[in-house]
Parts: sequence; structure tokens; C-alpha cells
Amino acid sequence: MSNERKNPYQYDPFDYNHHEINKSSFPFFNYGNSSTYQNQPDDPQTLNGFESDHPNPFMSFTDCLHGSLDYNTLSKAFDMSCSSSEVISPPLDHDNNSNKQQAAAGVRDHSVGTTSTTENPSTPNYSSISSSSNEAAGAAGDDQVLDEDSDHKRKKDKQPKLGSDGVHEDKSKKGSKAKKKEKPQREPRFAFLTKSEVDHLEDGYRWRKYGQKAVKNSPYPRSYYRCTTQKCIVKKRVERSFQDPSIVITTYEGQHNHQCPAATLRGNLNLNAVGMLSPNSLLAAASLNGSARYSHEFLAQFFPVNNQVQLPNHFHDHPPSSMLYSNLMNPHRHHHHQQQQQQLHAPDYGLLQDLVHSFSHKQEP
DNA sequence: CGCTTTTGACCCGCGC
DNA sequence: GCGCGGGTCAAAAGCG
Repeated sequence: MSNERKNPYQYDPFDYNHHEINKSSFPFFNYGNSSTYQNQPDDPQTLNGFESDHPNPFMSFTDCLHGSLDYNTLSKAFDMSCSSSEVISPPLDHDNNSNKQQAAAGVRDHSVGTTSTTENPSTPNYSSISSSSNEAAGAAGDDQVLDEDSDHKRKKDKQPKLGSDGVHEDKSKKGSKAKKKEKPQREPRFAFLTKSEVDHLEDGYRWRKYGQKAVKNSPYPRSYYRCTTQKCIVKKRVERSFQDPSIVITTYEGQHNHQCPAATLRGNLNLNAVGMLSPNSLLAAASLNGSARYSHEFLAQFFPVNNQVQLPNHFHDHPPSSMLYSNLMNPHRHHHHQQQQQQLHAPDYGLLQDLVHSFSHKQEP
């Protein structure tokens, strides 16, 4: 959070090195689960990533939704189907502090061009998927690591409070400290950078805002949303880049345990059907059927809760940050008229600032 | 009436 | 130990 990190959000999605363009793979990764995120990011080996052999390139999308899919699968699948993908590598150096590097590594090269811009000429919108990481905690601080868990934890804390009459089911759990030692798992997170005039982008799911906080060094607040579906613990944070107010940073955490309400209703985004498609098609479907609004969630669904993935070798060889940039988003067909969506995927390092920063500060002279 | 948003308070972890 | 910042809660208000 130092000032030296000027323009944390400043980066040009269109201005990347292209030497890694050929690497078309899904940019998602995470730094592992409860056990791995504790590892020092300095050690690339601690990163979890993709494995090289995966049997089923076209696995059911539903599988993804249910977390049976790992990054490996994703990468594989997407890799295969994204011949036309365009991966853009941000000009990141390797000489940055290891933390950043590591974090950035997440995005590094596993970006998958979803659809080439030519494939979707009618779409002025560009999207990309950001990767995320549990490790975000690493950079962001453990509080984030505990996000999921802390959520419960806090509840416990609170519940006793309000539920003086009631539900302090387990104060014992309150022992957050004990829990902390175990470094409870947290859901993978995925950040999307979206060029949009609206803060809260519709993605087909229903969200309830449960909080808002001012962001340090930013005039724009960060909003906290939770999926309203019962038992669904997915959360997302939305904030606007103060460097580029046109960019909305949406961070998803967790994985929906249900279908996209909108998709279900419309029948457009039938997940089972989608499962029959190649990832590329999936993305296209996300774009076409759900329009830009669904893309976030849609893509987010791909990220398994299963944190045990490993980075491929080349992932380590080519440090951070290739950002995928593609235009699968359809133009504002729905209410968000002016919603020019330009999604860029960036790793979630926990703190959005850090997240974005990883991309940007490399571009600084 | 039910659901969502707002908002101040609170908790927690981390850095100093 | 203290202060800071992130994240969450929950009462109140707003909305359809």
C-alpha cells in the first residue's frame, strides 16, 4: 500500500508483450488450499497449478460447477479449444518483489483467449478472465486468507452477541485463534477487471449487498456481495479502480453450488448442455446467451474449489502476468446499456490493489 | 410484506 | 500493546 505503487490499477490491457501470446491456456490458477496458501509465495514450488495430463478436455461444465474440475482440466480443456485465443502478456518484470511475482505468476501465462476478436466482431466488449488465488492472502494479509472461514468465525462471534437469546451454537468455534492456526481453507478467488460504467455487473446470479467499505487510497468504495441462494457461500467484492474509474474490479470468491438462476429461467445457459461444448464454446455461450452479464459468474464457475492444482513448468518459466484479453462479451443487450465491458483478468492477490498493481507497476518506467 | 440497500459498529489479523 | 485496514454483521431505511 505504499505510495510507490503508483497507479495500482493502471495498466493497459491492450498494451502487453506478446511473446507469450502463443500460450493459450486458461489463466486460472490459485495458490492452493489451506495448506498451500500459507507457503511463501517466493517459492514457486508452493504454487499449485495445472497438471499436464488430463483425460477429458471436454468435461462437463457441470463438473466444473461442482468443483470436480481442477485447473488442470480447465487449462487443458481451454487450451485445446482456444486456438484463436489471444493471450496478452503484461510487461511484467521478474525482478519485482517475489511476492508480487508470485502473485502475478498466477496470471502469468495461463491465459486463454476465449475468442478472437474477429470471432465476435459485433462485440465491442472485451473480456478476460482473471485468475485468482487463495494465496491472495499472502499478499493481502491473512485476514483475507481467512475470508471464508472468518466469515463463519465472525458469525459465531456475532451470533452469540445478538443471539443472547439464541443461537450461539458454538462459542467454542469462536476460538478463531485455534482455527487460525489451521489456516482454514478459503475459497479460490477470481478477479475480473471490467470496463463498465456500472459497478455491480449482472452476471445472472442474485446478490445481496452486505457491506461497503471505503478503500484506502481510493475515492471509490468497495462493495461486498453475497449470493442470495441458500447455502451458496459465494461472495464477491466490487470496487472501482481509482486510477481508471471506468474499470470495475470484481472479485469472486467461492463456487456456486447451484445453477445460474438466470440461466435456469431462460434455459439459455443450461449447464448440462453447456457441458457438451468445448470450453471455447462455453465462453461463447456465456457471451451469447448470458451476454456480458453472465460472464463473470459463468467463468467463475470454472474455477474449482479444489485447490490442488499445479502449475505447469512453463508457468514458472514465464513469470507473471499474461493477461487474457478477449471479447466474448456481448454488448449490453440487457439493462446495462452503456455497459461497455472490457474484462481483463488479473490475479486476485487478496487485496485488489495488489492485484491490479501486479500488472501495472511493471509498466511504470 | 418481503427483499435489498445503507451504514455504523464491531471483530480480527497484521505491522509497527 | 496499539493503531490501522479489511471484512462482516445487523438494525434501519428504502423499494417494488
